[in-house]
Amino acid sequence: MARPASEHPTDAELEILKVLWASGPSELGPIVEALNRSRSVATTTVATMLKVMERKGWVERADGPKGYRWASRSSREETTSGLLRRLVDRAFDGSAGRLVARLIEDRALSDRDREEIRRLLDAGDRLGAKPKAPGARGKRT
Amino acid sequence: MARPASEHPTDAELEILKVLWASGPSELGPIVEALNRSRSVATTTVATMLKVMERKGWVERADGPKGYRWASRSSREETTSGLLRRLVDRAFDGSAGRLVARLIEDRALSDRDREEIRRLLDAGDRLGAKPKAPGARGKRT
DNA sequence: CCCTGTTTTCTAATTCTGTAGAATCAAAAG
DNA sequence: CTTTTGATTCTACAGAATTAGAAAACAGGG
Repeated sequence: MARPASEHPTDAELEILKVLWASGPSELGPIVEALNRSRSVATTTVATMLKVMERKGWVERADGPKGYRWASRSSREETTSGLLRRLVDRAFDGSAGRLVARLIEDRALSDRDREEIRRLLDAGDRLGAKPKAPGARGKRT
Repeated sequence: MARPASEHPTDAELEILKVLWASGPSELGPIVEALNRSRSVATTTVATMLKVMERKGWVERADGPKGYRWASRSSREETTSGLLRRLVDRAFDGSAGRLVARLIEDRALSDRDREEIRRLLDAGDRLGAKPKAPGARGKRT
């Protein structure tokens, strides 16, 4: 009758992961310090969150000089891909193309972004395609 | 000391909004029926959620033949744009370009998607530029 | 060894989310 | 008018998310 824990990091968790991605495995102090550069949060709060995140499997800990040395268990790329896939499924009927179309229509992309995207698309073409979304009919070879 | 209500619809709320976008203003029965095509949910649950969503401003109600006629207060486009913008800020440092790069690298785009994106980019080019990263909040055409 | 500062663990308060039963209300059907 | 049927309101609750104080644990410096 209640919501099962999400498969994806929450906002506060993501903030911590970002610190770990940027700084690599770190101890509590530096993590708190980094977080406090953008907002104010108590040390115990961060410690509690790290424990929760450990239970969920987002981070792992190893013995460090003082206490533990905390590290993210997945890369920024893996994590953001997961968040992205989730949004595609939740809000764009599983179609990443629709998502990009929305970004374009929203004028969310800079000139440089657009150039870069064309370049990446061209590079990708040379690698052979990817599968279709739902309802894909034919993939004639 | 606790999580402040999000500015964006939650998963369950989004499911309801999707029904409203697909069917237009509807009464409780049809909404529940549509939802039950994918999962099982009690009528009272949906009614409660609609009330919560009304409080949050996602939906509005007008008198209908039986009870109320519920309607989304924002379009699918507005809502998904908001969710997208949020993800860009949270996970991609505000760079939509980075987000698209991730999709491409993940091979999340089909051939048709890629074609369409090129077309949209070209069409956009003909319309003059786009704003830069964070800060300018456009008010779409 | 004892003090000091950091880290970890324990406990707890709060709010939100998702779910639904019970009771009530209103309209339609008899 | 009475019964039936669906909608709405009220109430409740368990678990997630966010925050942090208190206290225990411990490493280092005298």
